[in-house]
This record gives sequence, structure tokens and C-alpha cells, in this order.
Amino acid sequence: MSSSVPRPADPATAESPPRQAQVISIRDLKSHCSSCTMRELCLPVGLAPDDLKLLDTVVGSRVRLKKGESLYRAGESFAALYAVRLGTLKTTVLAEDGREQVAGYHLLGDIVGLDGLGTERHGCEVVALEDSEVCTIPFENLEELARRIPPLQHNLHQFLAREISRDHSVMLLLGSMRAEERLATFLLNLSDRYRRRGYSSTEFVLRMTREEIGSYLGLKLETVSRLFSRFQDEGLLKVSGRNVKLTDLPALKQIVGQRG
Amino acid sequence: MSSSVPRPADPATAESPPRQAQVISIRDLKSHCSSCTMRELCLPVGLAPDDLKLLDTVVGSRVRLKKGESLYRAGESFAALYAVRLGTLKTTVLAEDGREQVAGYHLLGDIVGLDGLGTERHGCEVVALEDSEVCTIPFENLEELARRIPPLQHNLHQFLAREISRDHSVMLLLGSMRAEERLATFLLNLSDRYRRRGYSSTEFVLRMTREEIGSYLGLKLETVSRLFSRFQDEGLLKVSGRNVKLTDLPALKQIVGQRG
DNA sequence: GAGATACCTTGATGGAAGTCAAATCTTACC
DNA sequence: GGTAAGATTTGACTTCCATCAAGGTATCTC
Repeated sequence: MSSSVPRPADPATAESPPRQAQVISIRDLKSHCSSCTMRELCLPVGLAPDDLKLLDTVVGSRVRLKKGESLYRAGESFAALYAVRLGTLKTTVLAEDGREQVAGYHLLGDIVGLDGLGTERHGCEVVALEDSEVCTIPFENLEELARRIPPLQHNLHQFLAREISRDHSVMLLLGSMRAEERLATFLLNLSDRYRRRGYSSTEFVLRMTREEIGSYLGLKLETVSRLFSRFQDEGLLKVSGRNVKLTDLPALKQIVGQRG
Repeated sequence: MSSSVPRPADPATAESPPRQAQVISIRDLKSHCSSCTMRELCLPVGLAPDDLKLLDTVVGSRVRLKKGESLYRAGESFAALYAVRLGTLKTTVLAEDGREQVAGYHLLGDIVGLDGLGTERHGCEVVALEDSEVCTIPFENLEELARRIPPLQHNLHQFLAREISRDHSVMLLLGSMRAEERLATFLLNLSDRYRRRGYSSTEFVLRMTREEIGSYLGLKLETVSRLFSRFQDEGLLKVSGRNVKLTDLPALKQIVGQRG
């Protein structure tokens, strides 16, 4: 157990490579929901054009993260939500006793940063799994705007509630599924999310390690690795390192729905 | 095992026992947050007296539930949140394949009904574990009021976010704890919640079966039963059916924090 | 209050996933 | 581009919890 924590420390030789979240404050780079290709997957869903423009005024600077960098850490004070514009991130929950677990993976269009709203202080850490970029949405501004735009208010509430439903699904997975069902569910979930973003639903690159997958699924990395091998032997998929090709979606679905 | 259980059981012989939620619409029985003893644990926390009065106008009828009755079922359309005024309830998540799992237990002051907000349709079932009573809070009214009372809006958001944090803790429990740690965590959590409500933190009656506890903790009922016996043998608690007396809180806490 | 039903306890046994270990492959970094 | 660190695979063995089973206790119903 060396450092499982991605230390912000790195040599920093010639030019200063950012080891901390780099804020882009140049006006030209300011995010605009009204022109964002992700708006149909993000908070603005279904908003009227005029309301969208108002939302533009609320969304703050973009933040770039290099692979391994954290957007925020446990203990930091909560101030904003973040919409993923590019890349992949993970949320890690940290218990007092040092135990930690991946609580979720975030693709573009997803919103992160909710943990912390409850206590004004983040209880999780969010880390980029590849070079990523997020839009900052200062929460006070969002609340203020939500008071003026009922549909936005409702979107926000629905978003929070869907997060809860999603967590319930994970609890069901962790509490009642066998290892193979868990991994199949995980892969099908990723598949579906890529599909809805216009990417291939059958061929993609895993941005997380076997250990991170295991952490999310309540399994050990060896178990995850063995399952990938077994699924491949059974013709369900082809795997080569982080590259995955799902070759039999129906069979994967059948694994999930096996026992009631 | 003498039954010293103070059953809430009341005969209810003569009048027809309702098996569906009974709505009390008599005006005199209307709930009033401003005079409710639970307001410091519930949504109104910290609201100004005038705002509390406004909240009174939003809270609708009370609903009485007999043990075993459901407040709502999966598939029903979502319209309101419910504040527990009396009794204990459980939320059960239902998967498409018939699998189900207890997602939470609710004591007085707790708010239930969030599932369904995301999709406008409930994805869970809420059932009374003993005779209970809840206040109905029509969600549209609450949203409307939240737009006018920023502190209430913020309370609502915090409440939703805390629900998410709570779920993260359960995910951590299900994903990384051993059986004994799970049960100890469960008992300590109950203990703490009773304490904050002014009840004994060391002696209480479990309102759920071993199977329901197991469902919540991702364990089988036999395992839960064996653990109770073992904890008793080890002097951590005394158990007789549903009556529990925690006799060594520090030791229970130590079980939880064992490995990092 | 008797019988039926649901709930709880305890034992014996098996299996799924964890642990430990070592070899191979990949990636990151000077 | 070479080397070190990290990630992945696979095997052998162990452990914890599930499963099956049976008897006991509490609770509900008529």
C-alpha cells in the first residue's frame, strides 16, 4: 500500500504543468449552456430559450483537470456543482476509519458535487480518470435562479431525486447480486450511457482500473479480472486491457435478470 | 424469552379495520408544523416563525397507517412528500426482475417519498412497521413555497443532499463491511437516531424482522440471528426477540472501525 | 384459548468470493 | 528508449456467509 492517493506533487520541470485544477477564466472560454451539445443530457433539459440564456449567466468558469487530478477533496467547503463537459471522473466516498469506495463514475453531461450540499462541506473526493473539463455552477446562483425559473427548480429537484434512485439501484446491486451479475450490470449501464451520448454502446474504453471497478461493485480486483476472462471465454465480450467489446448484449442482460 | 415487549397492538375489534391508508381530513386534525414537537428534526429546521406559519398552509392532511399497510406502492404517481409524525416505516426498492430490498427505515421526523420525484412515479414501496401517522406535503405546493422562502428552499436541498450522503454510507457498508460490522453499524445508527429524538439510545424495540434487517444489510436472516446471539455471548448487548439493550457501545463502535 | 402462521434460533454443509503469491503486461517518466 | 512503477492475469488455498434443515417461540385469527 504505497500512495493510493494521487498526490498533487509532481516534479514540474520546464513549463508549470498544472497539478491542481486549472481554472480558465478567459471570457471567450466561458461556458454557454445555450450552445452546449450536452444540454439535453444536463440540467437545462427542456428549458425555454430565454431561460437558457439566464442559465448562461449563472454558469461560471470552466475547470480543466489532468488525469489523476482532483476537482475537490473531502473536507473542502461546498460552493458549486460541476457539469462534466469532457472526460470521465469518479466520486470516492471516504469513511472516518479510512475506508474508501468509488460511489460513481461520471461521463460528459453528468453533474457532480452534490455531496457536501447537505453539510456545506464535501464528504467525497472527485478525481479525473482522464484529462477532463467541467463547468462550474455556483450553487447560490443556481438556487437564486431556480427561485425565478420554476422549470429549472423542478429540473434541479428531479436531478437530485434521480441521484437518489440511482443510489438505490447500486444498493440493490451491492446487497443482492452475485459478482457476475454486478459486473454485467456495470457494463450494461456504461453501454447505455455511451449510447445515449452518441457513442458506440458495444465498444468502448474503460477509464478505470480493475481495482476501481471492484471498489464500485464491492468486489476485489482479482474477482473482476477473473470475471472478465470468464465472460470472454463464454463469448459475451472481448476484452484486452481496458478495451471492451460487448459481443452478446442479450446474454449479458440475461445474467443480470437471473434470479428474483 | 418472556415477552416484555410493549406492543403497540390495540384490539380495534368493533370498527372496521382499514387495510388501506386512512386519510384524516377533519380540519381540527390538520397538522401544524409551528406546534409540532418534531419541527427541529424535520424540514422546518431553523425557519422564522412567520415562514413556519406559511409552511402550515402547505402541509396537507394527515394519514394514518396500521401496521403492514403501505403509504404508497411502486408505480403510483408521485405527488407529495410525507413527514413521519408517529411510528416507524420502511422503504423497499423493487427491481424489474422482482428482486427487492429494504432501502431505509424511517422514524418520526423523517421525510419519505422522494423516490418518484425523479420520474413522477414511485419506484419504491413504503410500508408501516407499526401503527403510524404521517403528514402529507404536496410537492407542488412545497416547490411554490420554496421559491418564496429561500431558507426553506435551502432546507429542501440540504435534505435531498443528505439523503444522498446517507445512501453513500449504506453503499460503503454493503460494499466493504463484513457481516458483524454491518449489524453493529445498523444498531449504532438506530441508537443515535433514538437518542436524538429523546429516547433511550441503549434500549429499544426493533420494529423490523430479522429478515428485514438482513435485507437492508445485504445479509440472510440466519446470519443476522447468529450475529445477535454472538454479540450477546460477547457481552455487547442483550437481545430477546425484538428487544435490544446495548450494553457496550464502545465495543460496538470498535467492531465498526476495525479495518481501514 | 386453541390452532395456525409467521418469526427466530441453531446446526451441518457447501460454494462464492477473498487472500496470498508470482508471472506477465502496460504505462509513465526521466 | 529504457527502466521503474503500476496494472492485470492466473493459480492455490482459505474464509465467510449462504443454504438446507429442523425445532422452538411469538403472534394473529377465529
